[in-house]
Amino acid sequence: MSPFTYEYPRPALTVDVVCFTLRENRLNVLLIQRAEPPFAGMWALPGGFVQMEESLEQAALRELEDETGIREAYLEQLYTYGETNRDPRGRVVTVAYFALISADKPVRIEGTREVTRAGWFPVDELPELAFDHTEIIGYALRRLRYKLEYTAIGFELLPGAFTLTQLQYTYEIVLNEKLDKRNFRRRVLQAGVIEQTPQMRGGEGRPARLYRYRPDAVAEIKARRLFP
Amino acid sequence: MSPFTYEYPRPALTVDVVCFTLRENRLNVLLIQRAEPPFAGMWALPGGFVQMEESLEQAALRELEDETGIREAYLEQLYTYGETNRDPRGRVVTVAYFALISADKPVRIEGTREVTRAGWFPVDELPELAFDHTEIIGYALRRLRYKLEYTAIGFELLPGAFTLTQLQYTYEIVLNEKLDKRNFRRRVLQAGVIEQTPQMRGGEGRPARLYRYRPDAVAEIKARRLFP
DNA sequence: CCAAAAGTGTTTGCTCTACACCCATGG
DNA sequence: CCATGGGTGTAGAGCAAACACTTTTGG
Repeated sequence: MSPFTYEYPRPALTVDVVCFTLRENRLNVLLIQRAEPPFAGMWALPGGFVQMEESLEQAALRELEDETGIREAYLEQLYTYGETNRDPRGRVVTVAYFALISADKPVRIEGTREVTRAGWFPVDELPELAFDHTEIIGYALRRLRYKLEYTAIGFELLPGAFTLTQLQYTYEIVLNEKLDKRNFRRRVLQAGVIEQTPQMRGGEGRPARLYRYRPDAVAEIKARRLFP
Repeated sequence: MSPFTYEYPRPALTVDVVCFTLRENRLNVLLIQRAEPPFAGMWALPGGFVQMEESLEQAALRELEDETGIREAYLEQLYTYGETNRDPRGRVVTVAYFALISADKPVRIEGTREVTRAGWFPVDELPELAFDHTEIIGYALRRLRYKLEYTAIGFELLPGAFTLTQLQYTYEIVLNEKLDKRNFRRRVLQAGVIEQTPQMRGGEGRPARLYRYRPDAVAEIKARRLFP
């Protein structure tokens, strides 16, 4: 008999989104405060149940939009958490995504029916979180740092046009490490993932050239091989 | 109201396992032939529904054991496929795993109630597959090759003790590329992921030193960074 | 003219790669 | 003693890392 007649119980399926952005020179994660049990009043990742007519990615984008109003974001599947005891209500499997949103996009943060409020938290000052969400964020952060080192993903945290100094700051903030200015510039330009725009950005000091990400660029750097 | 009262329909949840091994100097994938619709008679990845009382990894191991009798395998979560139309029966989300089993483990391959028969297929001679399983295998293969280049995962395809030449062959088969003997040996020994055993392996020609994987070894090689 | 940030090359050391011959055993 | 596979080192090229001063603008 087919298992599609609902004769067997199924795990519930949710998506959770680890949404990173830069705020005030720090890497931040979006959290919501739960209005209902379990863990009512605690902070948690935005997320919710996957509907029957939407793909996992659509579900993640929907949840993200519900919380922030943002429709455009870099989104990548992270990992699927399926321990049997991770939700006190019963068996819930969650597909975790991580999202990067650029610093210039205005983010609407407001409470909804199920959510008391939402807010940004620096990744090194997280509150206690519901479920296994601390673990999920930890993994998302490792993955972000790792990817940043060998792909061009860092641009996703910046506005469409940015200076090389801004870009370098972004890398320094996320990697939590100082980088050499000349080497950084040489490398990022040689990699061919960004291109000049005609604009310059004024302000104090000498005006800076604005660059943008080349959507056609190959984003991946070949890893150093263990074996020749 | 809680979604745990079955008032909302849920996607079904399955696991599928892409199981690699070496056979006759080729990289092979384990496939089963489906006995029941949909896709009756077609080849597919071993897999099945996640039970309520088992984790995802336990489900993958159970499916693998059902098909091969093997209980010990390197197992890693690959990706979760959740397009709404990927299964003609309805909404089925599958968590794909990839597994590596060592060449010396005897594998029992036999039909069961739901499976006409099972068999190994070289990765470059796959039959037409059910569902989106061709895509899943393609992704698993890319991931395997990629990981092989910067981690020590290749040992999982070999017996517990192996010669350096065997190890090099493994890499050459999976990567589909010839490697330099001296460089290979120097690198793999410098990496510190394997250690000598006291044993030698006889046969034709000069006896070869047997090595084993060091379980405490750090398996990952730092990727070449895009930015300094 | 001063402050502030942008922009620019070279040298040194290390790592990767290419490459060919001798060794130990079994038959 | 011969066939078979095991084992070893070095030289050259390319890449990565460290490092300090000049330029342009606004006030």
